[in-house]
Amino acid sequence: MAIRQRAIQAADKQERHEAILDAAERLLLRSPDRVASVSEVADEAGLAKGTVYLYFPSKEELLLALHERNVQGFFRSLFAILDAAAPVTVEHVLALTHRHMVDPPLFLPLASRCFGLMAQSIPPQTSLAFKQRMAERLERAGAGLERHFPALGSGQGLALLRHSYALILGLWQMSGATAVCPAASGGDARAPLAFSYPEDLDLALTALWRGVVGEAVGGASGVARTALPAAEAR
Amino acid sequence: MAIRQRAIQAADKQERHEAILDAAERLLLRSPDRVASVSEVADEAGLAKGTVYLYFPSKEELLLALHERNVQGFFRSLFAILDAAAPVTVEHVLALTHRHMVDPPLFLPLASRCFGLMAQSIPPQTSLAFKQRMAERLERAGAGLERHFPALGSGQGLALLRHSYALILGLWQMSGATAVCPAASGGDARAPLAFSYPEDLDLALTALWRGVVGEAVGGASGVARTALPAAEAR
Amino acid sequence: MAIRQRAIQAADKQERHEAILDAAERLLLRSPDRVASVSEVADEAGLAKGTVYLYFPSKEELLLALHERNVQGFFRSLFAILDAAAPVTVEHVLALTHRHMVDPPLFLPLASRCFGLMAQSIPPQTSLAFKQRMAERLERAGAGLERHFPALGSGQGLALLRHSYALILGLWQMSGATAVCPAASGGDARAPLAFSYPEDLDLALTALWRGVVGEAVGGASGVARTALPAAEAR
Amino acid sequence: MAIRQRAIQAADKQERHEAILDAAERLLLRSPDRVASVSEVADEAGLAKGTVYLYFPSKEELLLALHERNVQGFFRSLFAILDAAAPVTVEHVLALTHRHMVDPPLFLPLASRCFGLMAQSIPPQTSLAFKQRMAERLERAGAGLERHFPALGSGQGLALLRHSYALILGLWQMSGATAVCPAASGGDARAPLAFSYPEDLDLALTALWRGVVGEAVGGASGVARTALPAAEAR
DNA sequence: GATGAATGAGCTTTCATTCAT
DNA sequence: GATGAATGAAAGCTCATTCAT
Repeated sequence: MAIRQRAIQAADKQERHEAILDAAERLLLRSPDRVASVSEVADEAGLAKGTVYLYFPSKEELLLALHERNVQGFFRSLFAILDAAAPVTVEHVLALTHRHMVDPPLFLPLASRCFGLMAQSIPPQTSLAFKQRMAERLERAGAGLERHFPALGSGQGLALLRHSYALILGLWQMSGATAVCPAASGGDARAPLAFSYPEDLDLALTALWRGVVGEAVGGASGVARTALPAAEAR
Repeated sequence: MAIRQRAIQAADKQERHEAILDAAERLLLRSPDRVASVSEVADEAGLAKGTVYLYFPSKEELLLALHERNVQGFFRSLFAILDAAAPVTVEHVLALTHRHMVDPPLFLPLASRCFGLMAQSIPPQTSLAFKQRMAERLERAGAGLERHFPALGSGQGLALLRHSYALILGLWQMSGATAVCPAASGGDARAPLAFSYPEDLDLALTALWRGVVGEAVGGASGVARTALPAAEAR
Repeated sequence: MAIRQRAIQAADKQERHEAILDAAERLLLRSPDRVASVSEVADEAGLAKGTVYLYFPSKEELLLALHERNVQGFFRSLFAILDAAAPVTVEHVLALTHRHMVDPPLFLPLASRCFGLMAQSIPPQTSLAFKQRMAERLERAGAGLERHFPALGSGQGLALLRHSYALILGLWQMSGATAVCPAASGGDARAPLAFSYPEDLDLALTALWRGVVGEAVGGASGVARTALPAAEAR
Repeated sequence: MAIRQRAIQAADKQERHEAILDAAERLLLRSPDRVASVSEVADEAGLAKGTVYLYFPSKEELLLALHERNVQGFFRSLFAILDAAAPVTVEHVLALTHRHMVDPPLFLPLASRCFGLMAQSIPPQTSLAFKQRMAERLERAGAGLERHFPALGSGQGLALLRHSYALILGLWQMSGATAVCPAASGGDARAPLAFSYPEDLDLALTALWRGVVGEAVGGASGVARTALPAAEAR
């Protein structure tokens, strides 16, 4: 279709790789509750179906790659502030969380799906490699956290990150599952269980961190709005 | 095929309803990562495919019903101790959590799938009804919690339950996603990120509750082993 | 459900027979383009599904019986005027055609379906019997026609009826197939081929009869509105 | 399965399109009273099921396409004689009718089914397009008829075609419905109402045309055997 | 490298009919 | 006679993936 140049240079390949991820991302954004078919992704990228398979071994791994790109964005920002000299507060971390995970409409649905994928369609080889890269990031971040929060004992930084992420993910799923059904007609269709995900998440994370880090953790309201230290220029 | 009696009385019908859920449960237990087809469920229950559709409008709703049965089991136990006079401790709640959610191999995978279902295949009508029943249970349990833990303000019991469940669910997904790949050959296939879900969950929940309820919450280790009050005879 | 009395007397049975046909007719009228399921017919008749099968050996034969009831209505009227002394004109016959076949919304769709049925789902035994009854009616009517229209030679009355019916049926199918698609949006959705079935049918029948009976046949317009002879009081 | 060449050129695609229609035709011919499943059609064409769906959006539209191919064959021949200079007689038209519609065993059953399809399973879009193509053919043929038969007024050519087709179709259905049941055992299974479709059709069409075109129309017997003008070489 | 034609496994749901009660 | 619970055959369509060109 689009007779782009062949990607011969490694840089060109990388570019096409990204272009496919971009296309998938656009599609996912456009209709969040269905997974686009490979055909659609190819079309959206202006490529043929077969070409997508030159860059990704399977549809699932494409999704996983997209997710990892999102994750990487978060960690890049996190490392930026953790590696800098300026002190890091809980508020800073929460702000990053919101910016990279909560606010973008794609991160959490995709993360959610990927956890399902791992157990099913991803070959163990690939799965393991992905996990190892995640492990490295988490350990590095956990260590950074422990540097900035002396209250954290060895290994507690990692655990705190893990628990925080679990909360972010689990609460998002519950919020999705308990959100108002738009189609539900009738007058009393007041959503049962309705709660606002972003606000409630702050409450939960704050409680969790307070339990671990101690009283230093501030009140929930406005947490996400805290300005970040200069290091996190992005 | 199976020439069982016809279920004519309402009680018989209820029984058959349960039998189908039992069959689905057995199948799910047997191969946790695939969803059995309706055909298989029917076979397993000794019924014809069409008969299953006499009792459940769709495969998805069968799954949801199975999940709700599990949930109900948990709440029944929870209400038993909350409604009794004896004081309830965090340990009691954690013990229930383990008994109903963590230890049975079906609860969490099914819960996870059901959150996905809600957004997709379940008709809004049904979805809403399910959520309403859940909301009632949660509110009742939240109120009970507030009675037993005076530190909890109004509405905090509900929020604590919500956050706990998010943690249970989210952490389970991460653990699943990070579990050792059994098929991964090679000697050093030591799982990266490996952590033991049940123990880590206790750590996380304890931290969360400590942050909300206060210091009363005990140390993590051994939490799940605490004996329950007599009310929870079951 | 409706615990009507058991139908023990033959008259009761006949009545229930009719009641089922009535129910089917109502359903067909209500949604002309789908065939109601046996279950629906039973419900509509206030009976259980199994009961319908006490009165009709199969769904198809139920449909056929309904059709035959319609046909019988037409022939009863036709015989009434043919057997009477008063002279019969083409207009009279056309008027009957409209009253019994064209105007009632059920006759033609049902007839159409029944012709399909005969070749498929109706046991030959039944099919033959139905055809024999039809043959008798047609022969009797054909003979009557020949009495009233001396221009018709022996056997031509029967043929004329046959051809007329073919025209009625075939033209109706074409009209259905060429009717305006209501859902077709856009401005120029002017139906291609559109023609008004009742008017066009009159034109066609008139041409046919003129070809056989001779010039006596009048103009098409207003044909169907001709008053009938007294014999057809009904 | 069948490792035929891939159809890359448009011409190859067209050919494969035809091949699928051929397969469907063969199947229909082989067992006239059932509709072959898509699976069977694919097998018969030496293709995979999915491949059929590459060429036809649905089973119903495949059937419709097959019908239209038949129809086109008839009109091609009709146009050939109408557009030629040589005078056209009714006999010529009847001969074409027999050759394309009556004699081939597929045309009429398929036509019959397609009229049913239009109202049901074909999307309005497609349905409308089909009707428009039919309308164009009919109008062109009607105009041609009026050129050759001066007795026909404006629009009467079209109407005559319509009525003729209705007769062809309707009479065929009746004949099918009244044909001898081969399976009907017993000695006196002489079909009631039996009449020979081809002969009776000629009678009917002749009568109809005589009614419209006038006395020029010849006797029925032997009509179909008339030699065609040279233009209709085909 | 790129294309897109071909593959074919996979699964839900409906509903006419039967027959135990 | 009446009921309605149980049966099970039947088939359409999608879409991830492959591979000939």
